[in-house]
Amino acid sequence: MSNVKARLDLTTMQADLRRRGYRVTPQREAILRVFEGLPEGTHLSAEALHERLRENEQGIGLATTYRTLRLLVSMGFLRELNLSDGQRHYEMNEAQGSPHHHLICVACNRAIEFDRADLHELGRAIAADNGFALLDVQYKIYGTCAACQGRPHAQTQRSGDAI
Amino acid sequence: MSNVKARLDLTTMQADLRRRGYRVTPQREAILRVFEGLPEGTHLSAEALHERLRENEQGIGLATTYRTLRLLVSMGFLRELNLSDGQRHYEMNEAQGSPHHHLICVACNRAIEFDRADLHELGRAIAADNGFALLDVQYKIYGTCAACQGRPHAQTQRSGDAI
DNA sequence: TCGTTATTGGGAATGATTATCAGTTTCAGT
DNA sequence: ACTGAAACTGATAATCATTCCCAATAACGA
Repeated sequence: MSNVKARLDLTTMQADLRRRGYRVTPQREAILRVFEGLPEGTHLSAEALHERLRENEQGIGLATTYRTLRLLVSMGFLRELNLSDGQRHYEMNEAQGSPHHHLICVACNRAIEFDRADLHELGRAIAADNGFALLDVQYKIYGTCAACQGRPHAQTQRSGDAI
Repeated sequence: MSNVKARLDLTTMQADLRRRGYRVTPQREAILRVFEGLPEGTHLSAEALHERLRENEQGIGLATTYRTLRLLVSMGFLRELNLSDGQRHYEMNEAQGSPHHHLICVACNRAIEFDRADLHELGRAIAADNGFALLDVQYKIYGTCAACQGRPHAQTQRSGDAI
């Protein structure tokens, strides 16, 4: 079942790679496989992905990890998230379905996910109007969560000076 | 006219700073003044802001520039944008009005701005439902623009290896 | 005015990401 | 299957934005 989908996405990626003149390599396959096996809503940083690859599969160079992430994002297989912690995170791009969106607390950096199919529809329409080939739609709401509003002097917890 | 508004925002900031236990310093005032003087839709990186301050006003330390940007964002005076070029950009946060949103080409990094008041309303509602104090709402559509779709092997121009 | 405490600024340090480049692998054409 | 051209990988060095450190300075309540 979930095996079928995984198999399919891998096949799609291989075809897409070749169509664009890129090559199919075991590293690229391994990375896509890791993301396919991730529970819904889980996202990995490049560093975290590199860790997993070291454990579950034969290791892969860090440079290759970064390069492949960039490539898969540009091809629309992955989406890149900036959850305001100074690091890029990646997850499968359910471009066909309806990607989820985020409500982010800038004080504690916690992110709440939610679904809104209409937001994706709107993005598709606007992209089309402007002649863009759609890759991803992201809707983010930034604020301070209830817990953090209490604390006086609450500020971004990106570490930073204790202002 | 525009002077009145500027004057007002500065006053608001001063009051907000004091209310939260922060101090009003010439550096913080200078930085807010720069953003107030910016044409609609213009955004600055920390480095660019630092440059301007060196020209128009008495210089300000780079560390202070970064610290102040973070502070003003956490207070809701500025909004922080990640336009996928690996750098944070800042602009006035028209939280009261309706902030604009972005359609971004991941190949050439160009960003097209557009307004959608309803997106801001939605954000306000979702934030309220979750007990969040709203700071900003950002809606981003990622894709490849018409011009870049032509180029074969088009890829992110974040510089990066020429894949 | 004074003392407490936040803030500043310069430079070092950090951390994520990218460049370099020699060696390896893919794949189209044979 | 064999081969060569071109893409890819990986280890390491390099870069770049951003943050830390800390001594000197400035804000502001009493």
